[in-house]
Amino acid sequence: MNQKLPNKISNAVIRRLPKYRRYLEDLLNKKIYRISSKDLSELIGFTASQIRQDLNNFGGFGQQGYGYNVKELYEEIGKILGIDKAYIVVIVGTGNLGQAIANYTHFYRTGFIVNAMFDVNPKLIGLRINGVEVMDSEYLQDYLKENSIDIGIICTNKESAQEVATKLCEGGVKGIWNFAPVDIDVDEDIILENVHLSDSLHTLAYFINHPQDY
Amino acid sequence: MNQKLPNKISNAVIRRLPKYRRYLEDLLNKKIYRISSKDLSELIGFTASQIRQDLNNFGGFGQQGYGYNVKELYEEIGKILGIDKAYIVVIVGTGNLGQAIANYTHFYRTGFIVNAMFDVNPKLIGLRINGVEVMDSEYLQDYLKENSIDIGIICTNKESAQEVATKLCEGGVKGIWNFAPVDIDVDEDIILENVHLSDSLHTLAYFINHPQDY
DNA sequence: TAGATTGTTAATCGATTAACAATC
DNA sequence: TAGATTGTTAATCGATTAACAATC
Repeated sequence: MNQKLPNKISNAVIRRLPKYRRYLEDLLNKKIYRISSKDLSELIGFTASQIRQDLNNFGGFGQQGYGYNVKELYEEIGKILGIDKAYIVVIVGTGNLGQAIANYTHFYRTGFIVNAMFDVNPKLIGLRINGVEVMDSEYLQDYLKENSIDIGIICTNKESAQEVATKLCEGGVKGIWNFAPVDIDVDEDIILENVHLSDSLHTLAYFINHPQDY
Repeated sequence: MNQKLPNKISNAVIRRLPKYRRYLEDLLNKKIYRISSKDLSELIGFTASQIRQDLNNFGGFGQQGYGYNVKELYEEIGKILGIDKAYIVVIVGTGNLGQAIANYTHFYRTGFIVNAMFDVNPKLIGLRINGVEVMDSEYLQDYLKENSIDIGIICTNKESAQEVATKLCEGGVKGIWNFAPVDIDVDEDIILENVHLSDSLHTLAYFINHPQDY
């Protein structure tokens, strides 16, 4: 009893974590092993105060009078994000974007392992991408039943996205990374992360036309 | 004098605009021509109050006792975003992702016209994607000098991204859509929109490991 | 006209920034 | 020890929500 109830970490804080990690990686590559919140602030463009607030949501990683140990903080943030572990993923929709993602995740992050790819297009079925054969989407449900998959990546058109999402949920994935330009409904215990490219492009168009708001 | 000084529209509002537009498009497709902020609220997941606040930043598009005219609002938001106009774009980096974007923008939005593509890879130079020939990146500067380009899309690796960004800025683009997993510096009058896929994927990993924060 | 729903002001909530005591 | 810089509380700022008068 009297247990400290864990405060929910705000979305804003969480979405800054990968950026911290990127900058710490850069510092490590430059053989800089120590940094103060003030110096990091100048690099990353957040206030020193915000950096300290953000990090203290997860623990006291710094040391008064010294700053932060770059390597330690880099590794801690990796653990907090959970990217010290491996994730088994499937990609549904293997057009240009699906193939790009297959190569991208493969290239940038070893922790995300593409175990299977699916498509409805007979021209793509049977193709090998990064050594993984593209299967007929018809077999998606069976495949999910027989294999434990962490993340489903949706690279289909918007018409198919919901149906695929439903199958992924029923198949037991923990998270869905959705690139289809539509908002899909998923079980409430499934994590959904959208990449709405068209929204991003339209936002860019807005700012080009309204530079005073930028 | 006494001119109403235009309040800066907040980033949060601006980034909701494309989503409003998508939902209005869906409604139009379903032949629904009228909607109240309350009904739209249930579809889109923002509060009715927020919807009215958001829209009133740009004008009084609704009518008391009636709601909003779907078609009119859809078109207004398109104009506000500036996607009633056409934009000439170039894509630098024509690997899987660059090709995906070339096809994507071509497919989803007629308003973004890919005029040229560039790469350093001899295997890709000369290739035709959607009827556009991939040129040697060496000619990027000259091309920008001779052609008026609105948007530069960076699909290179992170090592080349800054150099390409600098050339795009010097070449007079108005905006840059950056897919390289790095933060680039651009002239302050150039609009920069980042799509950091790795950040998005890492955020997904975070939420899978901390569902209580989701 | 009566009912519905907006546009807009005021209240609340949450996130960011500032300040400084704690401490390495 | 003295100086530097964190961790954390308090103040501020901005965004969201609630309320309701205006009006179609």
